[in-house]
Amino acid sequence: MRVGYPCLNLALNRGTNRTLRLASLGDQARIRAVVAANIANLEAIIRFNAEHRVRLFRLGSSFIPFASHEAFPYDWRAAHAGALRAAGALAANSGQRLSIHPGQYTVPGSPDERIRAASLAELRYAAGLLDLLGQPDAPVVLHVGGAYGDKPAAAARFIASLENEPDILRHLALENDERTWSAAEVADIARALHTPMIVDTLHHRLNPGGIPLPRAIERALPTWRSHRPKLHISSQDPAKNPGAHAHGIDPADWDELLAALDEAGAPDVDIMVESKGKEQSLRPLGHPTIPALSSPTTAPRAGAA
DNA sequence: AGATGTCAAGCGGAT
DNA sequence: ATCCGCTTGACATCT
Repeated sequence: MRVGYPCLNLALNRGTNRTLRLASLGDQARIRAVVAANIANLEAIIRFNAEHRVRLFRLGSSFIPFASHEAFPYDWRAAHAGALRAAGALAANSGQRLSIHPGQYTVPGSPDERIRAASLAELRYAAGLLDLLGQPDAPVVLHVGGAYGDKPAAAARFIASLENEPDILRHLALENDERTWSAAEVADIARALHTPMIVDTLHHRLNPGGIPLPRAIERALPTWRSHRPKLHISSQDPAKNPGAHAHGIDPADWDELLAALDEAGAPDVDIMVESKGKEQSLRPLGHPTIPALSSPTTAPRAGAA
């Protein structure tokens, strides 16, 4: 069992989501400085993860801010290839598997051609970033997105948009969501695209599509073929709306997932732990050496490093 | 230095 | 008809 966390490390007070405003895109030096900070923070986080035997980490979706935007002013692949290869080598040396999760605006199944084109551009950026990092096993995690009142038509558009995009498909992994596309529905789309799917336990609880968690996992596992399967776990914040992530992982939720994996015949997989507490949530999940925050209430803002 | 309003984008559901 | 929440906080401006 390998675990990891997304986007930022609270103990280090470093993140990978530094960005800037669209209005600032004209300042190339500033963009390069933001990207350099994200790469430097990633390297620090990879070193932390290596020290504490953490094997998964998700990059922030704005790792290279506006990389897929038509106004982006330079060739980011050429400009950052060297630094990205170095950071990727660091991850590879400690066996870390990276990933990235484009946002909710990425909708390849949209009926609007412009939205489809922007979505493909965003996915090419995400996949290309992982390629430059030298991470052939790294997923670009994506929800199916809108259904527009006609799920079969939306699914067909989604598949048609992506089926001839090998550079994207080498990294793409589809995830069930909390209200529209259930795990079983996502598994059907994933099979059509020969791409893997990620079961998210909290989304599945809110949108189970009529099947229990072990059955959902059984449907997802074969989609990974030669790749190591990956799942998401998170716990509900009891004080917030359904779907909001809690600070940590409820032990009952963890036990439920382990039991479901055992029942589905896949005891050893990769689990991305999505919580407000980031790496702190891994301490009770087999990573006791992760240092606690000295004072959460007085800690400086993440990303300030 | 700290607080606050805003930030590229799409969708579904709530008010 | 309008707002909210999400990938997820971080930027930018004002005090």
